[in-house]
Amino acid sequence: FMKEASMKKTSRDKLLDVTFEEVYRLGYCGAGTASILKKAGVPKGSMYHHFSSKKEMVLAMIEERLIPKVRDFFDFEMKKESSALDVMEYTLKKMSKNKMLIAHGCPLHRLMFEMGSIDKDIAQACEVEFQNISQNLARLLNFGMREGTLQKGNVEEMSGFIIASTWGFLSRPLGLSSKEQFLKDTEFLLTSIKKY
Amino acid sequence: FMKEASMKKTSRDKLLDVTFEEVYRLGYCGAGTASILKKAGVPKGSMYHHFSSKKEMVLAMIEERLIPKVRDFFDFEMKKESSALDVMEYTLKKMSKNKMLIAHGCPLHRLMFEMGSIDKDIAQACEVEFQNISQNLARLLNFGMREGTLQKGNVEEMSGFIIASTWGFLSRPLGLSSKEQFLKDTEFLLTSIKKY
DNA sequence: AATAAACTAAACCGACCAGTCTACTAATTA
DNA sequence: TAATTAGTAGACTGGTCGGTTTAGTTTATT
Repeated sequence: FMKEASMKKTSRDKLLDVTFEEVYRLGYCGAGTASILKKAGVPKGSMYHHFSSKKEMVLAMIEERLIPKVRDFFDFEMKKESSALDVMEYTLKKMSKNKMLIAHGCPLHRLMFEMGSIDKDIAQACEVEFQNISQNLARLLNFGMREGTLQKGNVEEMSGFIIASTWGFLSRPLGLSSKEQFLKDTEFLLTSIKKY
Repeated sequence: FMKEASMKKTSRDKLLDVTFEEVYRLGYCGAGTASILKKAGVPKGSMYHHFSSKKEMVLAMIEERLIPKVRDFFDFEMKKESSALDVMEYTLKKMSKNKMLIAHGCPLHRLMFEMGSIDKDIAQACEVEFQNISQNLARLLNFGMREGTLQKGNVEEMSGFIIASTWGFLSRPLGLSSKEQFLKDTEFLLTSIKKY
């Protein structure tokens, strides 16, 4: 095998990277294979060697690029010596520093929203990950309710509410969405779930 | 002129109706002129007689179909003898009865979200209407703050927060979004802006 | 009735779409 | 070294895209 540092990006890796960018920017229907191929500098034959169709390539992109990225910024894992509220505040603050996220919304949200009536398989793949994030957050909320920093309530409903709101904040008009706006929105959100 | 009742739908009207449906369902990129024409039962020549391009037809659809519909369910006009909170509750309840809205999200939100990186003119038309709705809500919030039923705060920020959250609730995964879920989400939202 | 304007109708266009094909080269294994 | 597999390369296909063109049919005006 090779050392990681000296490993050249394979055609497959290049394709997945560019597919993520193009689908994030233009949506599934808007992203054409021709421009993906050109941007990646990979010929068509290579693409159809690695993937059987555009759809399969996008499904692979979801698993290997989109989901890892989204898990990275929707990371609600408990840290030692922190309250559940601290973790949420930290997570939202970290999200606010991601310029792409603030400017163009959550890539998972975008794709899921677009694909609902277009391709059930792709929509399904996105929805499964929504459930996943939602469950992670539910665990954190549960902890916060036990420690007494959060209002009691149905954790599943509450985690869905929080993620949906957050996605909403991130999908404001481009001319308006900004780090400051997002932070104000999330401040409202956090005070509404705090124990009063 | 003709009586309204006996007026047949013109080709232009049919086109705008079907364009709304197709763009709502499939997005701007996903909606093709061919299928719009077929569904409307109108030949291509007629379309390009009335509109100079697909883009212009969609812009007309936004003004004459999408915006009126969205204004209808985001109607925050004050009614006599009601508190601002009552009006918001009533509006959200009315929205929850709209099956398409619950199942597929707000058509304005969908289109605006898609077009951000694709066509500035269409995105702009959507953003202007967001501002409009936001200002209507801001007026209501102002009233609510004066009468003392709502927390004091920056009304512009708060109205943006409320619309963004609501759009977020409406863009949950198809398998999960339901009237009940939406009502629970909005209940959270309303309690968070109520004067405590 | 004559004329003009509004509108319909569909054949047609080049560009682009996802996807196929065959030929070739690089890496792996026997 | 010979054979096999993995991956590259790009010309090519059929179908669809948005858009144009030309001819014909209504409707309104005079």
